[in-house]
Amino acid sequence: MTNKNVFLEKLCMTRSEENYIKTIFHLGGNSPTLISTNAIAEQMETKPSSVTDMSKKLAEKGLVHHKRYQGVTLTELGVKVALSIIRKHRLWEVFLVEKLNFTWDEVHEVAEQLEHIKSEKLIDQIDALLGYPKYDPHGDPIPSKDGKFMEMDKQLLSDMPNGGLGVCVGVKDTSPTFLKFLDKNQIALGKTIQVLDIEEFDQSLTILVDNKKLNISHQIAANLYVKKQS
Amino acid sequence: MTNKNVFLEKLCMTRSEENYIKTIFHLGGNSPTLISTNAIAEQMETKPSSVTDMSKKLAEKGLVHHKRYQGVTLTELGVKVALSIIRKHRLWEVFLVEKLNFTWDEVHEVAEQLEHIKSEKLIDQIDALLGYPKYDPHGDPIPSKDGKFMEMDKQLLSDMPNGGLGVCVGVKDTSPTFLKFLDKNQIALGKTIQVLDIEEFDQSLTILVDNKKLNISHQIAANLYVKKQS
DNA sequence: ATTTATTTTTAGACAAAACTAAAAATTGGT
DNA sequence: ACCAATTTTTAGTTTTGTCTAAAAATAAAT
Repeated sequence: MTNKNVFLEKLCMTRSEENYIKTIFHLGGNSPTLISTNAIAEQMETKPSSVTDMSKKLAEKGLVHHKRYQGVTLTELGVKVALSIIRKHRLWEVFLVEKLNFTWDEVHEVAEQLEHIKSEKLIDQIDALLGYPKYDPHGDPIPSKDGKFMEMDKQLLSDMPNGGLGVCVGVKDTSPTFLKFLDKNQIALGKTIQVLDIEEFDQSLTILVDNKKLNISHQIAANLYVKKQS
Repeated sequence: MTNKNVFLEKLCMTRSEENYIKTIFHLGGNSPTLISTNAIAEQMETKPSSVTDMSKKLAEKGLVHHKRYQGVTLTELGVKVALSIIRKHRLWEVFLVEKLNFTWDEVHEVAEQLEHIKSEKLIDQIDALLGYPKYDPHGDPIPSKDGKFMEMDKQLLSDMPNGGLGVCVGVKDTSPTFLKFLDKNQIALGKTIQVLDIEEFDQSLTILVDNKKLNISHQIAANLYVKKQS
């Protein structure tokens, strides 16, 4: 029950190391498929040579498997580290939205900083304060302390049938421009959305939110996740 | 009313620079008296040569006045920066105690990390969530956004007269050993303390806390701040 | 006032994390 | 199987923040 995760503290990860691990995970480093040096460099907006340097360092620490000229995958330990960072990131995002009135588009930048704070008690207490949430404001699952998490049974609004009813649970695109558009149109987490009409010509939708009719393009609908209600 | 403090973001302070500024402030760098290189080095557990290097860097940034072979004082800008860091540190301490069940001796280490998070909205919202507190859990005043703060009208328990009644508002010594002693004896912020007896021989005190009698040494009493009630 | 002790600064080196430019390995096309 | 294009790595620099050891300035003491 104590679940101390002492190993994480002993690792003494630097901020930079943590960011690499996180990026590798997001690029699919969990599976046995090797992640290319170039892909990591592009994602992190850095140079491939820097990635090689860091890959060696992380391999020495036992966080990644590194095959020269091939790429990297995360070790079991690397996955644990990645999940613990993602857990922190997503819990902080919930905290910012639920307790501090942050909007969708404001949370990411601050959570990127907060995810590196080293205190097990801190994040556990934040978890408790929030009532042990399972999903973050973008609908992504929050890993538990022992690294388990469940994908939500969600679907894209663009995949809903005409007349379908759903609750907004997240977004696919997390860019500020998209998130600001949603805020401006009163589309937020937990809002009920009904599809009133689907235009045959361009797949644009007429939806009902807060008892107001709204027209949105297919591109918008293809980036909004809903949980089917009916 | 907006009070943007844009200058703080433009400064692009590193963690290390912020820690130097904070230390200089705590050593009295606010007043015109020069703070010696050695004093800063000792406080930060680093070498004097490192302090010299950083002093030059901070002087170039306009944060300190640096007189060779004499020491440093903070500029007006340096004081502003120091107060903004201290404001963040103390607000986070209140947050940890009030909202996350941290004890006195646990808050410092985590607040040392959180004070470096860069987001004006974050700290302003934390401030609001806490109801704009004026003092931190150690009884130290929290600077307002524009850098003003008020010392509390507090006194050491050892300076109270026999029979005096006070409310615990802070501590002088903030070492974990002392703070753990207080926790163990149910002495906490907001507790009412009455002096029942002062031993002439060694100035040890008999006090009343939670309707329980307790004997404490003069050294303990000389590190506990109370606000006089009667 | 001159020597001694202390404090502070310089100079040179190192580690982390990044970069550039050149070399090496891999991949793909024919 | 070979050549060209791409990807990855190596080698050598840079910046930030630190260190050690030596030199310079200040302070103290007789």
